[in-house]
Parts: sequence; C-alpha cells; structure tokens
Amino acid sequence: MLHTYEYPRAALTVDCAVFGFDGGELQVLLIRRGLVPFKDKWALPGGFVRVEETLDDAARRELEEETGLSEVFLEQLYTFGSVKRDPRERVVSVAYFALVKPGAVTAATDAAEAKWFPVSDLPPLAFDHADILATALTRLRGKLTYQPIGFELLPPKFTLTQLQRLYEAVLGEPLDKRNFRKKALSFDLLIPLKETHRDGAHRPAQLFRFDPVKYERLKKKGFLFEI
Amino acid sequence: MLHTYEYPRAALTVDCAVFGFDGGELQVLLIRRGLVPFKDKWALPGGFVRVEETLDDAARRELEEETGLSEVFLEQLYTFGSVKRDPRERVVSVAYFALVKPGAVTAATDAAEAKWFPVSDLPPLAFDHADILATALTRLRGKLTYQPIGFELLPPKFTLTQLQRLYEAVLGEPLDKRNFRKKALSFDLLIPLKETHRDGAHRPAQLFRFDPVKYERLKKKGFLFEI
DNA sequence: TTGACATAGTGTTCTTTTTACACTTAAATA
DNA sequence: TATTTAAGTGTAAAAAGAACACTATGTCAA
Repeated sequence: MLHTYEYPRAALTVDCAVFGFDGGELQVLLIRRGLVPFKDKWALPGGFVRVEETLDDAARRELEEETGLSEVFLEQLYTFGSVKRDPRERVVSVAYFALVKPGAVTAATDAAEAKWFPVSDLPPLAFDHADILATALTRLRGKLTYQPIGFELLPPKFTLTQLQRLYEAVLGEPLDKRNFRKKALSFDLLIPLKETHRDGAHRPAQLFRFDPVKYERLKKKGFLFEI
Repeated sequence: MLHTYEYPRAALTVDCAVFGFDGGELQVLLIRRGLVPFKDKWALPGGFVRVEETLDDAARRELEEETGLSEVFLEQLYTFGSVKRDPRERVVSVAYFALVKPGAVTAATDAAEAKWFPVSDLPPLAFDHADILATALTRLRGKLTYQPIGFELLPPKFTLTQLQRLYEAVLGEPLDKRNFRKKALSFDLLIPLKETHRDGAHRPAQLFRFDPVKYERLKKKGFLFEI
C-alpha cells in the first residue's frame, strides 16, 4: 500500500550508540549492515520509526531486534538532520545513547552480526555514525560527572575498584584511589554487601550494590562527581 | 505535486523556545496561531522542515519568518515524538532553544502576532508546547551554570548588576553581590569599557563587554559558574 | 549649594571541599 | 610459612565557597 503526501517528507530513523564496559575499556556495540548502502560496513543499531510508535519505542524495538538487548538504560541524544547524510534520500535520525550491564554484553554478542568494539579501536562506520558516536561519547563523559549513571554499566554487585576502573576508562585519566573511594561513598548511595569478591592471590574486595531509591532521587536532582 | 512512499511517514517540524530578558524577568516569545488546530491559541514559533534544508536551517528560517528574529543563539534541545501530540496526524518535532538579546526583543514584538510573555505567567499553549517549554527552561538553568551563555541574553554592553539580575531571574534565587562579581570577573571573560551606564539618581555603573575569543574557548570546554 | 537618596563597588574571615600522598591488611599460592 | 597482589585506610595543606557591611559617586530636590 502506498502513502501520498502533498509535500515531500524525510524518512525518520533512530540509531543507538550502545556502550558497555568489560572491566578494562569502554566498548561500543556495532552491527554489520547486510544491505546497501554501506553493505558490510559497521553501523550503529537502528532503523525506521513506525508511524504509530514513539521515538523511544522505536529505539527499544530496533535495539532488541538487531542486538537482542532489552531493559537497557536508554536516553535520547541528539537528532541528526544533514541533508545528505543518507545517499539514497533525506533521512533524519534521532540518535539515542544506551548503557548496558556486562550480563547483557555476552548475550548480545551471540546475536547474528552484532559485535563489541573498544572505543579506542573502531572500524570505519556507515553514514554519519562516527559523528553520532563522538557526540554520544562526549555526552557520556559529561553525564558521568553529574549523574550517577555509571552503575548502569556495572553488574548488580560490584567492587569499588571496578567502579573506579569504569570512571577511569570513560574519563580517560587515572584517579586517586583514596579520593575516589571517599567521594563515591560520600553520596550514601552504595550499600556494602556481606559478600566479597575473590579474584586471584590477594585480599578479597568488598562487594557493593547501589541503593535504587537514592539512585533515582540523585539521578533526577543531579550530583557532582568530580575527582 | 504529490509524493508517494511505500510506508506512512511522520511529518517533521521544528519548534523554537525563544528566551529573552528585559532586565527583570525571563521572557518567552510566543506566536498566536492563525490556523486550526489550536486556532487563536499561543504556540512556540515553528513549522515544517523542508526536505532540502537541515534542521538548524529550518529552525532559523521559521524563526525569521514568524518573528523577524535572525542572528540568534540557537541550539537543538530535544525531539518530541509522542504519537498523538498533533491531533491531525503523526508529527515529530525537533525542538530548539534560542536566546535573543534585548535589541531584538522590541523589533520582534512589532511582528504581527508575536508577543513576549514572562515565564511565570504563560497562557495555555497549543500542542505539547508547554512540555517543550518546560524542557527548555530546565536546559537553560542547567546550561547557565556550566556555560557562559548568559551573555547571549544581554546587550553588547552591560553592567555587572544586569548580569546578576539575569542569573537571578533564570535560577530563581537571589545571589550575593560580592561573591557574584568576584566569580564573574574570575573567568577573565569580561572587558571593562571606558563608559559607564547612567540610570537614575545614583552612582553610575561600569559597563563591560565580553571577550568573544575567550568566550568561544570557554563555551566549548565548559566552565562552572556556581554561586 | 548642600543634603538626602539610590545603586555601585569593594575585602576579609570562616568553613568546606579538594588534593596529594604511603603504609597495612588479607587472601592465595608455591 | 614466606611471598605476592590487590584491598583498604587517614591526614595535612591548599583552594574554593559562603557569609557578611560599609564606602563611593552620581542625581535631584529643597
């Protein structure tokens, strides 16, 4: 069935910059395109917005269809509307940025043509997806210092060292251990568990989870994590 | 001429939340709609994105067409994509937020059906424009504390008291005069002029302009104006 | 001309936050 | 049981932020 309008219309898509953390480096989830244009090139997961779904719904749907991911932290990033960003026709893309926990990482990697890449070693990307990714990275770095979203990238139970490694990976600079721990605990957001994390020939680390109630409160009102 | 597509497409619009400052309260520029739906209701200036123009271009064009404003600070805000936000059909709107200097304010008010309203006393708005405006206000408050965009709302020459009034109006709280001035000057961004501003039966105030070079540098790297 | 008025302009002290920095603890393993 | 490795902990100095009150300089009216 065809659809007709008085004026030409842009096609509308969503694209998701999906970040994960493997304990060492920050990773981005890409899919290999099966169709032209940019066939066999790597791209951000995404696709066309249906006329009866919201933008957020479209982003979640495409993410699930293409990578198997669901229940992720998802937030609108920016809308990209250069006239020639798609060689076929005018396509405006609403970009999202997503954070996923390590559990989801391996599950998603099983999906057909989805693969994690470290942010420091990305392949050439289709369309203007390199721009989108750069915007997403900047946003992630900014957000990390004023909202406690870091936990979205960690497993439910984590050690302070893991949290610190994450901050170091995202911000790209080493942080002082004592100052980091002092600050992280000062938000009264981390609940120590009765468990420890054994990992190698050394003293085991205290495990923490974060307090979801205070987390929601802080996420709204903002905080300042500057170290 | 008609345009036909295989799948139904949303219409794409831009809407601009335009802020101004009259020395007292923060103002928003609205236009009265001449057409259904929401005929005679107040709305944000905006309109359809043409298929051969970027989103930024569309926002600037609509702003000029509907309010006479040009050369304003304009930045993409958020894209609103609820399915029923327009009663006629699916319309996705890329919202912008704009800051205009007082000079432009009076000029624009002359335009047919555009009018400034104080943010504390807004009329009912068409579509989801109240949501858009709320988002824009939150963004403006946030941005003001980490980017020196306040100057976009002031005339080229201004006094420190005017700057302080602006911050107080946007942030909604009184600020300490001495601390404010200390901080404002500490960024090394304000250049004192050889002129003063005479205004009533009291000591005239030193006029400043801001240093556009340092301004650009700070705008990119961010600063922290917390008082 | 002079005194009253109104806003401009200015410094210091105290408190809080941030930074820099090194040793002890606890488990694993050889 | 000695060695290895990362976990965990406190303090002092520096910087930033917050609180606070008086003097300066113009206008205007008596």
